[in-house]
Amino acid sequence: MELNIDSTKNKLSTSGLKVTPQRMAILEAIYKLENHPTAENIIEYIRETHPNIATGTVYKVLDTLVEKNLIKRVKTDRDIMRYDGMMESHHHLYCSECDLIEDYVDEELDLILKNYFRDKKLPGFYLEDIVVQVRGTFDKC
Amino acid sequence: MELNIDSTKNKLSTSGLKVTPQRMAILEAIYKLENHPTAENIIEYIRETHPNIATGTVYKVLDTLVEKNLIKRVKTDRDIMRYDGMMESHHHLYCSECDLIEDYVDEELDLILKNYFRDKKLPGFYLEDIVVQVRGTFDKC
DNA sequence: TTATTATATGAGAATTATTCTTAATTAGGA
DNA sequence: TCCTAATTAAGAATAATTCTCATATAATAA
Repeated sequence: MELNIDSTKNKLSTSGLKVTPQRMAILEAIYKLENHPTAENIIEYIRETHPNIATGTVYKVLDTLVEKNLIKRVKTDRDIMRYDGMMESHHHLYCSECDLIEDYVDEELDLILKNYFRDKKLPGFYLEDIVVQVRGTFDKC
Repeated sequence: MELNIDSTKNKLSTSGLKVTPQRMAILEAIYKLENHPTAENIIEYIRETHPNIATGTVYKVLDTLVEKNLIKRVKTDRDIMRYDGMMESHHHLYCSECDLIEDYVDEELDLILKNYFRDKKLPGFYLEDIVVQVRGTFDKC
């Protein structure tokens, strides 16, 4: 996770976005908050330092960041929307017991899937990305 | 997809659920409506034959059916909850262009994943199920 | 540095999806 | 058929998200 302020600024301006305190705060909140925060989590966290930020602003900024590929959306079967600051290709471990979603990076798996779908053509479908949802339970839960 | 009325009845009573017209209608709507209908889709469809069904009833019945493993929930990145009447293990093709979600059955892929995760232990995690989300665009879109 | 302008934000109302509450109804067993 | 627990209708309530628009601000050029 990227925690450097200048680099956060850079990400915004490189994406053609104006650098505003709200956007900085929201982006950094996503990097800091573990486990794929909800909009609500983000709002709560940010209000500590930016008490006046409007919820509408947070939702709008989140949309903008997703649009510019600075963050990703994650959704569970049951849950509300959550956000993920890791942009490298990765998968997720979902806990059936609690609401934990853990990032799961596995290059070997990526390679296997890539090879499999390179050979196996899906007729009428242009493949862009593959995300694996691994469901189960963490021992700690 | 199962379209037989007696078998629908059977599914309900086998799951220990009382057979009511509302449950029959909702379950059959899910079988009939292609492409993973939303609660709204289902309500709209059912109102043609059951004009008085309450939205709350539909949501409650859907929850009950999911709980009894008669249907599944499907999520998208952006979308509201959708429902899937296919209970066999399967994956999904998500279209980036439109809101299409297609079922994707691939036993070869299942086998590859099963073998991979049998050998590759995820420490501290008891694996239950693997679902692959394939994102891309359909030619027709 | 300042002025300009397109862009972003705050405030809160509005909307949408879903859940809850309660009284009335009904399915299925006795 | 009768009884009882389960189910439903109706609509109010809630929660998450979006919208509106007047105001404020960041980036750009002078």
